[in-house]
Amino acid sequence: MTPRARARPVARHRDDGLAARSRIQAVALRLFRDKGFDRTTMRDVARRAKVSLGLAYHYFPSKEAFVQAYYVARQDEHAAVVGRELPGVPALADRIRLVLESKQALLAGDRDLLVALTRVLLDPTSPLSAFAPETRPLRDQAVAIFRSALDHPDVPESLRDALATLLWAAHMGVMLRFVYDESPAHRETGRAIDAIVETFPTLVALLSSPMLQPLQEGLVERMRSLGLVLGAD
Amino acid sequence: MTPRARARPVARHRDDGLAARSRIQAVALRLFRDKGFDRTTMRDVARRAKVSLGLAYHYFPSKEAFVQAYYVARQDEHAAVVGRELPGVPALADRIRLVLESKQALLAGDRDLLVALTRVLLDPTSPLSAFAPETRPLRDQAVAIFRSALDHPDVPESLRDALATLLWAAHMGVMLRFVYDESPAHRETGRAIDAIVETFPTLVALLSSPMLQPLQEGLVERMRSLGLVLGAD
DNA sequence: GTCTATAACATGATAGAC
DNA sequence: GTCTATCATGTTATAGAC
Repeated sequence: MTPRARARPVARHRDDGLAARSRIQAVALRLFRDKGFDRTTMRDVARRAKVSLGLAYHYFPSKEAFVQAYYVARQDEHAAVVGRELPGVPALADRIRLVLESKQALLAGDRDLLVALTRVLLDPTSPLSAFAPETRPLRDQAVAIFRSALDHPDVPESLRDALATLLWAAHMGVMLRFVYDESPAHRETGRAIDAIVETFPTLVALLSSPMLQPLQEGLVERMRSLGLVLGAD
Repeated sequence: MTPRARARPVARHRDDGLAARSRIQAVALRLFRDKGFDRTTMRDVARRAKVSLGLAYHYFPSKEAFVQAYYVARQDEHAAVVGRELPGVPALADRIRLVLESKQALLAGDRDLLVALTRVLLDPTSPLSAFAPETRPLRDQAVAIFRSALDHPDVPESLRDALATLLWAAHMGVMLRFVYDESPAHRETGRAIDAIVETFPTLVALLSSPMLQPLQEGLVERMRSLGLVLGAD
């Protein structure tokens, strides 16, 4: 009997919903990092977050939902960083480097998690796949981030969309390389970024040169089909 | 519990090992085609092949092992077809088309299976991944097949290795496109092949042109890194 | 709407007997 | 080589407390 009349509904659950939800998420991410995605069970997560298995599933309807949440958060961070730092960078190559390296920096600490992410992103049967119609908005946001690096006088406007898609595709290649990169300090991934940073301005110059004008249309068209291929629309 | 289980003396071996093994494999492939990879369970396979679950696992230690077996068989077929037909094709573009389209023709009937294959091929944690050290011989064989299409006077010998790797990478892109291709008669996949067939000779011409000689070394170097990226060695 | 507790299910995978 | 348990885990379901 509560002596105080009508005291609030007592005993209450340990936390309100948001706290539980974010605790579950934090525990999951930590366990994925510590033990790897596969070796972490939903039962582990629930136990360590001190919630029931049912509640964990209530907030994250599948193990992959954790990965998806992580992915979205990182891309938002990437957009913020790029939006903040890009205006201070004049040279095209540096802009491309910034956009690639900042993304890499955001992910570098979570390689194990990225492995799980890759699996989801490349699974054609998953609605969370990088090429699935359901993830189109995310893909568009990503391409827009890369396009902002190409907002530069050296890049003809007519080429920007096509090149942005190409740059996004190159960045997917970097992520793939990273996932396999066993070299110290991710040296090989850094090399892949270097290669892109060096190649892109050359490509832009080639495409802009009057000498190659006859080829330009064809190449742009081919990059457009690359966009269609990867955009899977 | 099956009532006749205790009936004793081990029912003798119904067949010799090979017959059971190939029966299991055949049943698995048929079920994958009929119901899709995910909806086919090992228990289905075992039941339809009239063997125990344990025996199915004895021969195919995981579901993915079926996919691996399929992949190896198809690549051998591809090597055979290309080896047989390529000598009669003089034009470079036609050679490239042959090698791409023959591969596609081999896979076209098994798109559902290819989806499962893609998942294995792109899973960084799988030793069966397309980029894993364990599958290096397979990858080398694949690159060699594509290299044979580039055995042609138009292609400078110094470029052939790099371009073979690039062509192989492009072919991986075609497979990825195919997996997502919902268009009638796989039209979009055909277009991707067309784009590659048109682009490659142009690229070769560009790389060979004396005007671009200063760029050539850099581009070859970048293609080499692409090879390293994808070869993951 | 937040949370617990517990059971149950389907299925991929393994162990060990014969 | 072959089988019969048995396990581990993702996932669903139920019944209820506050």
